Amino acid sequence: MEWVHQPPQQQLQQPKDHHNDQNNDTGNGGNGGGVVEVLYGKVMTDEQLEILQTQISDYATICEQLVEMHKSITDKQELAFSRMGNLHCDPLVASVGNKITARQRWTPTPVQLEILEHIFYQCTGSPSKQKIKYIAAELFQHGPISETNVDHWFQNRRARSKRKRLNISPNNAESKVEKDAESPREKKTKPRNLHSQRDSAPRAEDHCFKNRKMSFKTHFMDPRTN
Amino acid sequence: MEWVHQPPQQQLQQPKDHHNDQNNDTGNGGNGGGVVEVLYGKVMTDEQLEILQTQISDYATICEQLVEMHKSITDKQELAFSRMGNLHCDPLVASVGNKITARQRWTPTPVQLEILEHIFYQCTGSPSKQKIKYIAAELFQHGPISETNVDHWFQNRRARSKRKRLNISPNNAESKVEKDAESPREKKTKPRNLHSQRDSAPRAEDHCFKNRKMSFKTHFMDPRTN
DNA sequence: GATTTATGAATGAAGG
DNA sequence: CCTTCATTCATAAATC
Repeated sequence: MEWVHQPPQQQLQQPKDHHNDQNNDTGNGGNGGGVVEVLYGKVMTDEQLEILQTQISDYATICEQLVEMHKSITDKQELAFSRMGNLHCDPLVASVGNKITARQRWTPTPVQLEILEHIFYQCTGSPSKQKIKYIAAELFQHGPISETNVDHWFQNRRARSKRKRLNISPNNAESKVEKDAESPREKKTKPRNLHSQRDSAPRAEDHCFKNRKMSFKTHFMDPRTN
Repeated sequence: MEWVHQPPQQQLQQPKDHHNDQNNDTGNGGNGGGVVEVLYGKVMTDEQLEILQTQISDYATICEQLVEMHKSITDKQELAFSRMGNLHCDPLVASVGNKITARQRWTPTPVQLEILEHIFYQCTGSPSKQKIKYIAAELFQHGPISETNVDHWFQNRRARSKRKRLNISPNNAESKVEKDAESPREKKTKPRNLHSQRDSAPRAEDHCFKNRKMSFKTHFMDPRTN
């Protein structure tokens, strides 16, 4: 398989993952190894196959989007993204380099956030797909964003707003009104909360299941596992 | 594999150097000021665009080859997914002492997941009730699980896999055109196991793509560009 | 620059 | 199936 060396993209290394399908081999290259697994006779596992497939699809999509973006931008050169600090993220282009490190999470620009919040107040229900599409298109003028991002945003916003209502203010009816979105970037401070919902009580059995990262050396022998 | 867009002629030639930063968005200004001037102009040069396309084609070719290779090899040997060993974590007996903080959500163990994925790839349709029962029984050897879990898992897996695939095709012109008539729920999420990250090239507008982590966790293709 | 917090995204579970 | 919700995971941003 010499072609292995020729493909366009350079390797992307990523430290952590969700479901890593581990090849059946636990022994070989943990996180770093980029080894073609011919070891077992299989060129790649089914999972890998799907991943590859997904990646190609993604590539196609990205390409489309880039072209779109490129087109629209060149047409009217006024689309400036306000936020360019240290964010990097360039999928393909970046990956072409030799070293990759990237960001993976979308972060709304102040303007986008403001708009989103505004919409949120007005419409309590969840925006329809169509609406999401529209919103995304609107927001795209203020920075990179996808429909998925919008969808997730509303989902999270709704969920968290609700939870806050229920947990933090059991006595009060609720006030959906919350802090207005101002410039988050400049100075966004948050009043310290008493509790973090994130600290999970150490439950022994969780360890076993919790870890989705199926890194090769999974915690098969996690001592905690009572 | 329909996702392969077109059989590229060029045999895996690799484009070199997409560091488009050079004249385009050059080094992103660190954190302070975005010195990215190119952003205002073009997202990428025509040359870069072409390179990108070439890469996609290359990917498609590689994929085809891999699939072929994989197919021929696997036909010969069927490997039963049996490789797990010790791994255990006790079932969800969360009740330790008096306070019961039972876990509410089942989380597949790495082994279970692996098996499920295997089955998923082999049988495209939904497993029958009977089959689910059998699968659950099998998986139970590797950790707590119920038929419901299995059922849900397949349902979610199928749905998400499908959705992902569907989103890829629709041509999107989200720039300013908001004339979408129909709203196919668009949601491109989760390439299942990667949380990759990429960066390096400082581009501000890529957030939108962040979820298309195209890195292949196993760099079995390790394509390096230059 | 190590820790903590806020929040985008992934995913098990339900409802229809 | 499809959509939505609830919970959890992972990480950018904020703090210390």
